Amino acid sequence: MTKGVCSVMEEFAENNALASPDIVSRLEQKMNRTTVYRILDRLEKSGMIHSFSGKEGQKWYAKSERCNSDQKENHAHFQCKECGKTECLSIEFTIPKVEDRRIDSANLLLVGHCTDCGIAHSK
Amino acid sequence: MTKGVCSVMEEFAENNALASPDIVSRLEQKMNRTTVYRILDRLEKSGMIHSFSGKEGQKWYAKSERCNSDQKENHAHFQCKECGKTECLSIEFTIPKVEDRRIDSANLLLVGHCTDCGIAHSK
DNA sequence: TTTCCTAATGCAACAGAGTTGCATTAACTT
DNA sequence: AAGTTAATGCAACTCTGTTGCATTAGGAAA
Repeated sequence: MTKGVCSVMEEFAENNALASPDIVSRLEQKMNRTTVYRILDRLEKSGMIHSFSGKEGQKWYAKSERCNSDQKENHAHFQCKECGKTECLSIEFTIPKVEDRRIDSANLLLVGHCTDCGIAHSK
Repeated sequence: MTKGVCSVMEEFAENNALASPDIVSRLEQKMNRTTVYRILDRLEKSGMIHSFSGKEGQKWYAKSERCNSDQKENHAHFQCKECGKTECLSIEFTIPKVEDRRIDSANLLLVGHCTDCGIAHSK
């Protein structure tokens, strides 16, 4: 593991997911934007982290529990409308069968309010 | 309905979803990029169309079946890996309950191969 | 019809996210 | 130490979308 890779992985210490621009800005004192993107690509290919789309289409990354990339897309992700906190959920779901199409993977994003932002605030 | 709105709606004649840049480029002879984006916003707010994120996080739009916006987020979307064809599926799913969080909406994107691109091609 | 007001459009400039090409540096092999 | 490959930095660029401001088009009211 190179120094760069370690720096990036450290950012994933807490179990929240991180949006690419976040990671870039957290590390910008330490390393170049381009490098961060390249390391994220490599980490994703190797299965250390996985990515998914947030509610505005931004790319989010989270640490993979298992290095096995088979299951990486079968858990849901959650994003809080208020604070933006985004995380992997432990709920796994079955990829539905669809007539006339072969489904290879599925992304499920749940959007709502986290505990901190309060259930009552929801509209 | 203004002329602009009509032009945009015509693009949705076939039932496929369309990515914003697609719509922009299809209409660029006729109207300005900014205008297209603004019309898409208005149409979405009014419930004529709805949007969702594609597999690369791009914003896709599709005509709403019903003008009722309540149900708009409860059907799944499909995107073909090969040809990029993207569409609304008729399968509706139940938004899962998650402990400690209030879920307001859910996006489910299924990624795979459509009939034209062949089930056999999948890896 | 003419006047007035608001909504819609066009245009240019900007912003954010990510990519590419190329030069430089670091790390690893032999 | 020399050579090779991988990793990094930097600048420029692309793509997607937004903002501010000026202009135009469409109604409503007189």
